[in-house]
Amino acid sequence: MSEGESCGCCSSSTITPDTDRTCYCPVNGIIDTISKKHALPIVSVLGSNGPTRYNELEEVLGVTSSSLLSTRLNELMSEGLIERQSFDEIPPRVEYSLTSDGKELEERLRPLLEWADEA
Amino acid sequence: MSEGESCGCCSSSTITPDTDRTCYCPVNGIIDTISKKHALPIVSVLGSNGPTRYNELEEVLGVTSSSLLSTRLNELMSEGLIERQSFDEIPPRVEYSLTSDGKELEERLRPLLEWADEA
DNA sequence: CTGAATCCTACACGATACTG
DNA sequence: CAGTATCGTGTAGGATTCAG
Repeated sequence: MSEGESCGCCSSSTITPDTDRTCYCPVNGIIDTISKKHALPIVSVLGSNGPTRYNELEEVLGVTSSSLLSTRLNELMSEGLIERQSFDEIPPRVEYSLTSDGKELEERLRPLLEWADEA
Repeated sequence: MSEGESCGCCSSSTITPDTDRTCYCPVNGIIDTISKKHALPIVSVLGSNGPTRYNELEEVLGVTSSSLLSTRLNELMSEGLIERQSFDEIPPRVEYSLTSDGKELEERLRPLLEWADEA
């Protein structure tokens, strides 16, 4: 789903043109991001557990394919939602954590998680 | 993504087994649902506009393929998030609206939408 | 341990055409 | 108006292998 295009919800003049409805276009970007596999759990885990290592994420999330986690982490980083810190140790250690944007997202996601848990 | 399977996040005993973390499995179902194209906008529009006809949804959402909207509506109905009411008129009229579950979802989605709008 | 590269498969989506 | 049926395509995801 490309994000730059006109979405029809803000350009539509046919339906209730005088009521100012919200435009849902910006949401699609976020949804696109967090709807990818493991993305939401990553954000949630980092939010509740703090900085977490690659390997820990693999286990906690039950990641099947390692490459998928790698891809997802890179995507979330370029979205500016998480950040990566690597330590010069042997064996190597890398920790991922939420950026302030990521935290903001995690907070606004929480009502959803709680509701999903009940239901 | 199937929903019944063990997800690794609740069965994992390797990582911090004594801290009671939230299980994110239930969320995947919701996310799966609303991440499909037009699903979130449908819920939002029905939430803010009330009962809406098929044709209106097509226009407001800028639906390209009619069959896609049809599919999505059916999915949301079997999820119990929206409901369909058809009127015996000529021409035929059908209105979709949120169920109480759908309204609950829409409310918990709102913080996300607002944040997405700002960013 | 922390990844990246490759290949393959399944499925969501788009386009088109057709029906009550 | 309110859909369904069918088919082609792009891409996310899974499995596997290899590397710093």
